[in-house]
Amino acid sequence: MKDDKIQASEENTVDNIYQAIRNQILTGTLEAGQWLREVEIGDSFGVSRTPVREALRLLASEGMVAHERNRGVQVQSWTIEDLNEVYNLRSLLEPWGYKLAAENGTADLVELEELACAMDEEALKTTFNIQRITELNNHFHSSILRCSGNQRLCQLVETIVQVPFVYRNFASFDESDFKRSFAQHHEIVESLRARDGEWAESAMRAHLHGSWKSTVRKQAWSQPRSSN
Amino acid sequence: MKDDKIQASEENTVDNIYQAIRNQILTGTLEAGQWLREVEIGDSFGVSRTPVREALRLLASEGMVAHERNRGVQVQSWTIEDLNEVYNLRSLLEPWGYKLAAENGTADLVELEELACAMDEEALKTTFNIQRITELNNHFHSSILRCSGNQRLCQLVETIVQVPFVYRNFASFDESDFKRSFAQHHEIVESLRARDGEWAESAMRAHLHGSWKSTVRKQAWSQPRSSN
DNA sequence: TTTTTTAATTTTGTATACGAAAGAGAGCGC
DNA sequence: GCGCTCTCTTTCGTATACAAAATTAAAAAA
Repeated sequence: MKDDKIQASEENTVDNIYQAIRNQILTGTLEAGQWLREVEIGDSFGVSRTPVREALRLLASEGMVAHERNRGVQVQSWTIEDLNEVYNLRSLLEPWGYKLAAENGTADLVELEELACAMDEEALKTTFNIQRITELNNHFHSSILRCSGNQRLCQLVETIVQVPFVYRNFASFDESDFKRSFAQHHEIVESLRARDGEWAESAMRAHLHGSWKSTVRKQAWSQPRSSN
Repeated sequence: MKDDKIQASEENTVDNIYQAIRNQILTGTLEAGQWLREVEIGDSFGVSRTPVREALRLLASEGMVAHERNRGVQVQSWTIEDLNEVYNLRSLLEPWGYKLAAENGTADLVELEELACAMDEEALKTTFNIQRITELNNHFHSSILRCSGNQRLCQLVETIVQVPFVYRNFASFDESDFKRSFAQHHEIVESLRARDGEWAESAMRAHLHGSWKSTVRKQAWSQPRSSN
């Protein structure tokens, strides 16, 4: 109903810092275990420690960074157990949301089809832009989830669940993974068009499952990431 | 595994303020729409605005208060749609957690049985202590959820989902609601003892459903709570 | 009286200041 | 050489200071 988008970039220092650090963590610019110094970050944004502290506290509250009193915050490192927890939550929440979205029938099927096709095309290019694919993919999935009508579900998936995925996820994809993944997008659109909740739910669950399998298979989650 | 409880009261000003305000909102001491002034809160805790601001930002991030730039924060008001969203999420997440807990079989059945019986006894007293019942109930349910083995699930339910329930919930209960609710506790313990995931899941879903029904039936959610 | 403009007050947003805790390293004793 | 203590440095936690935005109240104009 409300199209107040993300209330971002509206001259809000804390949110800007929060988003910037969050993206840096998600894209891997900031590595797990790395200490985040308040003055250092403040200098890099041209601000004092005050707004930086508030941004860091937000990141700590959603588990992106770990906070130790009088010692500071460091980028959270994720064990395979952490990722498994998130995957399990995700495969509970998102398919359910897709089921609701299908039953509501409020999805913009034209837009979704376009996004799915855009990803197909992007994958055909010789040097495909993983950044762009990620954006298209995020847009595709968040669009559908919004149609569930449950705003809290959307926020939940955004903050807690989306965290360690998506960005790094595609890194572990090979060509067949992309093919399967993008084909599933079309199947999801079909299920939404048919307003078939069960279908949408299971299609999304399969989609997540495939992504998860290729992640655990390909990525080396053996290193314990000591960081002191 | 870790018994680091809640890391609370360990000389942490921000967390103390955060918890205090949160409880005041949940118990109704702070009413929806009420403005929370930084200096005022700071004075009441004997601290400056700095830690108060950080606590308020945390509350804003989990939706307990609404933050408007240069205007301050006010206690979030909940519409019936909000509560419905939360109920739907809750009846997805918690029963699933109970299913996992049952399958894991790690629950402390003696403790849970004691808690369930303590609630029975409390209900028999002439002047029964709703505060104590709430505590017992919270303890009962969070104990089980911890046995799901998914820490993120626990945190999620604590912050997002538990919010508008529990405290005010019992206010809408009549004697038959309490009877049914407390009987269901025993059924849940039985399902855990049997390590029957399906049973635990459906028992919990029924438990939530009953609680939700009595809430929407008894409570007057008609007033729009204008607050400007 | 009603509306508009303007000044005063309140409250936030951010910067700076200062004390306290934690960590690093030198110096000392064993 | 090894371990201990003490000091120095770094970094955080909180208080205070000041500027900007928003609200309120009052005064002036219609």
